[in-house]
Amino acid sequence: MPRAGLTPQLVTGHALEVLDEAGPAGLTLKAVAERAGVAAPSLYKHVRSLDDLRVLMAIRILTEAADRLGTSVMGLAGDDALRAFLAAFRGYAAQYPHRHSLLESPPQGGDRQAELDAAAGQLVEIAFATVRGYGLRGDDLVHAVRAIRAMVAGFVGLELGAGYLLPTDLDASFAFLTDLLTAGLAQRAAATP
Amino acid sequence: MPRAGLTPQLVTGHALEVLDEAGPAGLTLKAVAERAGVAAPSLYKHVRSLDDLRVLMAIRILTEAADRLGTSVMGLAGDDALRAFLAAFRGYAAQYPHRHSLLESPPQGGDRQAELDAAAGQLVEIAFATVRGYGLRGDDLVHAVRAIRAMVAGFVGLELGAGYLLPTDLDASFAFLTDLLTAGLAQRAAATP
DNA sequence: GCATGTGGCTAATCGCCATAGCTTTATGGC
DNA sequence: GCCATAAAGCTATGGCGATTAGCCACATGC
Repeated sequence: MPRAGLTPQLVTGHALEVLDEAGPAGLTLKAVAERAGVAAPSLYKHVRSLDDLRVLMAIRILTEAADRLGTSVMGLAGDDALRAFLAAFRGYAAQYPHRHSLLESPPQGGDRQAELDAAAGQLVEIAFATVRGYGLRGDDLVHAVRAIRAMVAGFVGLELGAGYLLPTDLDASFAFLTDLLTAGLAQRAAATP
Repeated sequence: MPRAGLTPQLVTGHALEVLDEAGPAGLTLKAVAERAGVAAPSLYKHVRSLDDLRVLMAIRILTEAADRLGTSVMGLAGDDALRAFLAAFRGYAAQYPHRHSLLESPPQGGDRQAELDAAAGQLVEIAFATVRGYGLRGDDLVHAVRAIRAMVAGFVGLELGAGYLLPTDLDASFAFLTDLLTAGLAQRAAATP
């Protein structure tokens, strides 16, 4: 019986594939083990529990999303950067719809809370960078980042969760939301002494 | 052995109490049955499955929230109405933090999809009513409602899910978001021919 | 008083997480 | 090359929760 040569990273990768294909409800240790070519209990040599695996997955997703958003806003400033940020976030969620569920209901990180927070922090840092150009100061900067995250996470959550039932075009609604945000931040910045 | 006299409505009520106290992970048929003073399998006489129960709960939550938001915006117009709507939504979520999880990940309604959509529709109708006063036309009205829902759902989701880690005051961020929304809609309406 | 339908119960199955303890592989020192 | 050891995998097992099957008692209409 040859060895499979698993590592926590590889297990996390297989788990992400299972999540992408079978959704949150289909994310089971048995399914992950099967994909890894191993019996279910063997996974415990690499991962502490199913919840722990979820944390590893969330860290990976956050890091991957941060990389992607980072490159997509790179070289842009002001409204262009913010638009790119929002579009890239929505694009990532559209490509991997099930991953969003893992970000919405954050598994308690336990031992890995610091790592999890750091990964989330990467993403938040990018949001800060895109907003910095507006000239907001102090707490307004934080408020703006929170507003951006709320809007985009909320829109994506409702879009993926079939919360938007009317036939009106979703892209147009997203554009409306984007305009609302860019215009609002610009105006707020203009009113800042 | 006397009868417990359960109905689907009563079971749903007990289930909501369990959810409020134990969270989504603690929502188990056994826990609901215990609270109802009955053995677990007896619940199947009133509810088709755990998922079905979740649908009933979601319908109840949506209806209850719609009632609450409806009365809180009643008699108000324009910015006042919108502010009241947003605050009431956040207030409901703060009072029953775990219920939000049921709205974020909508259980597929199955048989009761129509009922579920109708309950969601009540809430959306109230959002429409609060926005109508801004003088937006056609699709912009839908976009505005979607923007409102995205913002408030996103903010509440991040707030409850510990997505906002910085020490900056959350009430102030919510006020910032509210201002952004009211100002944005007013401006958009002013630009409408 | 009795027939009937319905609410509730116990027993049993199934799937999944998790633990225990054994076996085998790979690797490092000699 | 040979053995000791730690790590990786396996099978067996326990336990819990959802769900189904089949039985029995209560309550209502006659």
